[in-house]
Amino acid sequence: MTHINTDNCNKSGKLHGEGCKSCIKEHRNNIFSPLSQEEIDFLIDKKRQIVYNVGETITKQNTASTSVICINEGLAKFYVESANGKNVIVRIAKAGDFISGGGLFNGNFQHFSVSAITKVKCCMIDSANLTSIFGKNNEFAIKLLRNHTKQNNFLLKKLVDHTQKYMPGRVADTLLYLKNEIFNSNEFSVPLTRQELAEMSNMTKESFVRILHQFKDSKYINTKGNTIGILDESSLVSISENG
Amino acid sequence: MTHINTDNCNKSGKLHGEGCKSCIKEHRNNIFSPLSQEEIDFLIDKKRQIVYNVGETITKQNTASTSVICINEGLAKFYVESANGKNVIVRIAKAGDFISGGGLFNGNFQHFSVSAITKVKCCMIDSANLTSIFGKNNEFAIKLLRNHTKQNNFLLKKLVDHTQKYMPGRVADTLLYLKNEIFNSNEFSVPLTRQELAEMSNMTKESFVRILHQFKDSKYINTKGNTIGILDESSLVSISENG
DNA sequence: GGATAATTGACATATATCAACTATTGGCTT
DNA sequence: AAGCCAATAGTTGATATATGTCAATTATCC
Repeated sequence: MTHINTDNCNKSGKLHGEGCKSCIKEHRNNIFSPLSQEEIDFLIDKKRQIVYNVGETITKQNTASTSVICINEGLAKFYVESANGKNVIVRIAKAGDFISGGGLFNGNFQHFSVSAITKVKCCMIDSANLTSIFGKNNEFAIKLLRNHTKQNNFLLKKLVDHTQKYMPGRVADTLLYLKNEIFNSNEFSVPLTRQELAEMSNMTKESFVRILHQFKDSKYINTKGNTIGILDESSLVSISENG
Repeated sequence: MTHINTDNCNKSGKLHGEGCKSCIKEHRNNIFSPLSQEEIDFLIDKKRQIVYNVGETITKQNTASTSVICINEGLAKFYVESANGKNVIVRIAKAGDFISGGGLFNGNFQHFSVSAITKVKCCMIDSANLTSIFGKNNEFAIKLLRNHTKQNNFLLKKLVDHTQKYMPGRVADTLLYLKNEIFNSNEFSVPLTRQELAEMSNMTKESFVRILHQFKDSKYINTKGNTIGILDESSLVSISENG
């Protein structure tokens, strides 16, 4: 069940465990790095920390939102629900990630959904409070714009990859993404079903399983249940680039 | 040949024809609307107005850029060049459009190319000048962020459309896009080859031609060379939505 | 009038669909 | 805590189909 700290987070970060402490720590290295201590305190005063369990929806496509999400802990899938019922998983959000879609501007709808694939601790920050800082802090607006530009470039690349590459190239992309962007390890246990991995790779689960099997036969990877080990990254990179 | 107003534009907008006058007029309704006259003058002083002829490259993928582009007149294709040599045309840029990729931040590379499909007049604005306004003008930063969010949502939708829809749905999308977003008319002459229309629709030119022919047989559209007339928009909308 | 673009047809293939089967998981009972 | 059952997830094979490729022909444009 969803747990909300109704009395919000405390600046000292002591009242509610590590939630806010880690939140501030995150600020140092990510989108919030340009903020002064005073500005951080202002945002913390207003934000809500929420805990989601596996499977719970954090943001639902086509609903209005007035806040942005900052993930403190755990993994979430960022996906689009298409008209034919098939989902497209665009990326996996992890600690430190900042998710702002329509939520940054009042009255806008979300064009995507986000749901927890592990237990997720995240902060919901009211967008009006966020944008009110822009005027005082030039660097913060630039940092946010930079973040949006990065997302834009990511989506451009994904658009090309998903429309121009054959299936093996897309599976290789997904595996390399999980290794390099999410788990930072050659072996990792993925909290995603084969169906979801297929939705990340723009194919059916059957096709994904088949290609995973081929990669295993070729000794590029090792699989045991949800654990995947990358054995030959350079071959995967080559497959990613050439197909 | 590319024509550069080396002495830049004049605030009065009189020295170089309608270029800058229309530029300022555009400011009123788009991304620059929050700017004061003083801020507009500041940007105009620093910008360069350039004219491109059909086929010329305005921005080239993988090159560094330190300026953003504002289209004053004409149409340009915004596309990504993929590794296998096939292009993906993401959108058509028209008067009033603001194009900022890596160019907004120093040292970043463009992840796309832009080239003129008609004669294009555009302004190149140095990104450092643009970002220097953020601190003074809160609304401007928000407007820019809003623009980026819009682009993001556009790309999310395109990603789903191109990966989930069958070819007829994608051709319908392209035709409706041209009608509603670019030409605002039921009949229009497209300055794009069939190859390029196919690159907008994520398919080969042969497939595009075949489906265009089917639509013509079904009396949904009329075609004569590069002129396309939309006869039955509701049928196209239905095809776009259902496949 | 030659080069380029558009069209049409025959064929090849990447990928989805359908169906059957096996493995795994979570909850309930004892 | 052990074990069993039902539901869900994973796997594999056979087949269907959407779409690309190749080739030939016709139209269009500078």
